[in-house]
Amino acid sequence: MPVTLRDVAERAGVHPGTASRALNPETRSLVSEATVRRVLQAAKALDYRPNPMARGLKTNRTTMVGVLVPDLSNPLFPPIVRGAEVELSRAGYTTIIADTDNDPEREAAALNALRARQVDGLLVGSARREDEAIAELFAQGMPMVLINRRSEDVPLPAVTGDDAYGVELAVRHLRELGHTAIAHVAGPGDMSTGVQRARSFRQAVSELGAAGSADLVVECATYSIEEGARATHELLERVSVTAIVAGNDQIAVGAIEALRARGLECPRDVSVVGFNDMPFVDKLSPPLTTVRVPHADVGAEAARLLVRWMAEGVAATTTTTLPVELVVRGSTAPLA
Amino acid sequence: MPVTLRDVAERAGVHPGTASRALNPETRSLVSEATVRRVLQAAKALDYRPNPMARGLKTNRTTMVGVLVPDLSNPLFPPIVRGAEVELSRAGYTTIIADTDNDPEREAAALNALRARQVDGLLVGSARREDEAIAELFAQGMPMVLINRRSEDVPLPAVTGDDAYGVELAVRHLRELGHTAIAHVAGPGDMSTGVQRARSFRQAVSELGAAGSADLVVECATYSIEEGARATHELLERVSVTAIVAGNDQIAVGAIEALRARGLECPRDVSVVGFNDMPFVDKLSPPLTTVRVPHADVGAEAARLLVRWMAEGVAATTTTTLPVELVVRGSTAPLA
DNA sequence: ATGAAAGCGCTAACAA
DNA sequence: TTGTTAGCGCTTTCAT
Repeated sequence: MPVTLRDVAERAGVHPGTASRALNPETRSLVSEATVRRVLQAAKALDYRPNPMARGLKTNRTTMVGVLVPDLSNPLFPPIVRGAEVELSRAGYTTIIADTDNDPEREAAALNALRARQVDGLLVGSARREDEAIAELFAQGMPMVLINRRSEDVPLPAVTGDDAYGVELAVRHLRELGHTAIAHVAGPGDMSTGVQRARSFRQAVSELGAAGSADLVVECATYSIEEGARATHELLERVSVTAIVAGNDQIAVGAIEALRARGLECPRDVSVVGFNDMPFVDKLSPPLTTVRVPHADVGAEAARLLVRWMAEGVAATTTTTLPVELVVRGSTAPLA
Repeated sequence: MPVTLRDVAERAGVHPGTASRALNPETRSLVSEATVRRVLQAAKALDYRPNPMARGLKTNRTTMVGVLVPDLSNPLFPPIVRGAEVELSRAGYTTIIADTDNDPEREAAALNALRARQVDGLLVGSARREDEAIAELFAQGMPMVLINRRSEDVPLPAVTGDDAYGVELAVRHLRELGHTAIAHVAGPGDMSTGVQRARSFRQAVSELGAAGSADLVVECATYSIEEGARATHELLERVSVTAIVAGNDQIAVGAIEALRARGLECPRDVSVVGFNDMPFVDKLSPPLTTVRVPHADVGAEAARLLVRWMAEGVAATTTTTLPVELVVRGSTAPLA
């Protein structure tokens, strides 16, 4: 039998209502100091743990938040989740992670499950660019923050790395190495990061004076090694380049494989820059030059915004962008 | 205002109690077919979602299970978690993941949080070999299954890959390549996998007729690249070998780095076998020969055992071992 | 400053 | 087969 509030109250010689007030920091001031002490002591003596379900039933809050990720196995997400979780648990929230497997149906199911669980808020890393289900929940007033994604039309608050600046860093780096024929093997067009980075690429390339024709951008259907390789082959059928900015690290790895398959070597013949700085990309050969995104910070910041919203009713509205940096390794070299 | 059972009952023209019985598959047989239909229809029309807290408060069950992992960023765990989650959600349970960060204190905190949340069961991937907190919860009757770990003294049910057979496969493979001077850079002695694999290594080596002196085993303090490198250096100060069986893939990567730092090349001078077949180890140079563990299956099987325990009261007792296979890649070669 | 009492939404014994 | 009732553990008005 677990210890209930009644037990604590009894031991402290007070009414359960009083014990409740004494235990809750918010209402503690309503109780005399001496009583608070007695109640707290009784609670500790009995190792009392409030029953969150009973509390939730009464207050209509669960202190649980759902975190939607498209694929936990993508090394991108564990740090984000971790960063968020630390911040959330600090604020007294429990994190429920749902892996949507990049599948809209599974996402819908997960969303339903979280809704049924009455989560107080949502951290969403799985949203495609247009996501009805998410938009609807948002419209219904569910506190939520997008992570590593942004929304186009709906004004969903979001926290992401600075994609535009990251791409600019990459292009600038390649320009400084003497490259002018720079291509972009872009991420999927239905994800905000894919679109954003492609857009930034075009802009950077035109500003920095490299050849930036439309021919030099190919799009991957997914963020995967296979798609990176396929798209790179497609690119190289058409044009020849000396440098590639990849939509992310997986695509970069695929690009390097495709190059190799065509008898080209990285970085001797073609330089490649990735995005994200995933674990292990420094162990590849060549070690990958890439843009490092502070993923844990992204998760943490998103969590903070969400907590502010849930606890203080301050709805986040803007997109927060965190600084990124270029990590130069072995996959980029001066133009021969 | 959310739709409650009362609303459904009202619309169906029945008493809430009846509606409850009609909605619950377990008790549905107590209700006339016509009534069931009406209630179900009303529920659908109103988009009724039962309030899990109210239900839980009554039934003392939450249909939530906690999953303790030592480090979500370790690519080992996402597949396990995923496999478990699929199986758990199929059985109607919600998964709460807690990352303990390899820190006993954090583990204790996480365990407390999960206990406070009244989870119905626990999947534990974080247990060190001796874990008081876990053992105590187990003794109190909390349904739990260890994943990827086993317990020594306490008879905790566990699901793991077949470490012994995996190590044997590795050693056999190296023997067939002609190696006799085979070392083991072992995982930590306070983790069951570290101990188990080391034990199996000694046995395999003696059975298969390789030089298996105690000198040929070094231990890492953690499963990390750095420790793998450090321990390998320590090993090579003492002896020279032509093959290394690593405690896991990270250690293998560290070993290869250490070899390189000493002017030795893998696999030309020393062959290296990893363990786990983490993502990306096939992209390293050389691509890593390693033992593939069916992580998703480990998670799924553990979840099934746990569900049986929670739902049917059938406590799992034994350790379940899942088959592993050797994946031969480029880091092993015939003895020159 | 504390006690009394009601009720959050649901289930389960009991009655009919 | 269905309705009635009580109550899970907690918070929160309303009294006192």
